[in-house]
Amino acid sequence: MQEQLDGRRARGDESRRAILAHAIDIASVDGLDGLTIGRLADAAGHSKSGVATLFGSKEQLQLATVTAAREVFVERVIAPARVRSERGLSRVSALISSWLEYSDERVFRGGCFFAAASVEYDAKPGPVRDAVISASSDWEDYLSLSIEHAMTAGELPGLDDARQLTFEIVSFLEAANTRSLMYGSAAPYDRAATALRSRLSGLGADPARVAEIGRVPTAS
Amino acid sequence: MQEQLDGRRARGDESRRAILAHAIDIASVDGLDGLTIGRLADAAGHSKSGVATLFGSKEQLQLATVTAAREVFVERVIAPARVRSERGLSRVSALISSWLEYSDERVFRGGCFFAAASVEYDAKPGPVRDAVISASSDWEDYLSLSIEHAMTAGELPGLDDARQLTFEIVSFLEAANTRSLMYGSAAPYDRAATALRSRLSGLGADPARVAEIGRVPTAS
DNA sequence: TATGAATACGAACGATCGTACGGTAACCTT
DNA sequence: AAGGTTACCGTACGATCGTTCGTATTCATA
Repeated sequence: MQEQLDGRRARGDESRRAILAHAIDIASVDGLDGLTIGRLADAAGHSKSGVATLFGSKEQLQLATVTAAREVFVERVIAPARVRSERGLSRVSALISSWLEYSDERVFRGGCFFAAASVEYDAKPGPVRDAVISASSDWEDYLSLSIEHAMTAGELPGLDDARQLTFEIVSFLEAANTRSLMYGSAAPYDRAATALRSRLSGLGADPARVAEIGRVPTAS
Repeated sequence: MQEQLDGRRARGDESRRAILAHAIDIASVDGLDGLTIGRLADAAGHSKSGVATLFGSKEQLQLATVTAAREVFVERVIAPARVRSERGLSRVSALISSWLEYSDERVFRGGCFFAAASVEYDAKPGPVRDAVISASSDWEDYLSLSIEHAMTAGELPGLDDARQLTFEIVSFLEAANTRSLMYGSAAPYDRAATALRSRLSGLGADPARVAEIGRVPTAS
């Protein structure tokens, strides 16, 4: 916290950033609709009207929250996988492990933000729903593309449809996230890892890559 | 509607039943927390105070809604599978098909009630969460038991852990439900059926039983 | 140095929330 | 036939919702 140089413009952005960090946490537990300007203001140490004017409206706050969550997701899931693995099956494995770690570590109090938001808005039309779908689609597109790279490299000889495998992977990940929260247990992550190792083995994937799945990369 | 015999006691139960039918629909879209006594009263054609006195409190209304949804689930998923199939792999296949049909038919406007409620309450402690978890657990227990029957009958020679397969099945079912709602498409159900047929084939299941999965049993 | 824009606040708006109270009408039990 | 229970409504309560307004303060710009 090196303020005092103040900078009204810069401090506004900083306030938004800090408030949105709380917003993601609250929304991951109570949903984007359960997210309330008053409670958010209390949590962030601002006045209710201050938060309201910073974001304009509740819907704009929700949209900003989705965008902020998206950035955290990229930072905690996509970026690490890109850093520590190359294109192909290795990266697919890394993405899966990063996702499991991201959920298990409770980066957000209520688990994966998008797993919650997708289900909350899957039947509620509007701009918020569109934003949630857009973010989810981008993630799945990236995962599909990574799978396709593995396919063209001949690392998944038994697979002919990257989208099908993508569906199966995200099914396991999100189910593990929800069940871990429901039962307060990390066991569902093992279920997901087991299922995915078995599936990839059946597709003829390199056993070394398969064995990496679900293993925590660092001891932190 | 054969009223007129009235019966104050019986009519109260009938009112509760009718109101709960609306409650499940609303909750499947807006969540059990988004379910509001005022809106529910309007939807059911009652007064707000009438609904409030019939259920006592919002929490009791939520609990009654979970119970009502549970009954519909049994009626639409469990019961048909028990009628048209015998214990063992045949019933497992029937349960999967029934579930897919139940979701696809939009028995509730917002898709599977429990898929929505589980995610909504996975991080929110309280009696409602306990009821949702209890219902979900019972469904998974029943599915696990059915798988165990298939195992002891030698119909799944490649499987050694019924709970693992249960996790995988419900992962696909719920993911298909959410994605179908998100994209307004039935294609995710095909994804789930494809994944499950492939998985069961890999376990050495009878191809005839495997082929039944995802096939609509009647032309209705 | 004057002007516009933005942060942040307190206060208040109408609307809706869950809940409580009182009253009327109808059924059920005794 | 009387008394008790239940259904259902209208009304009202305090709390909270999202939003708006006025105002003080500070930065950026002309």
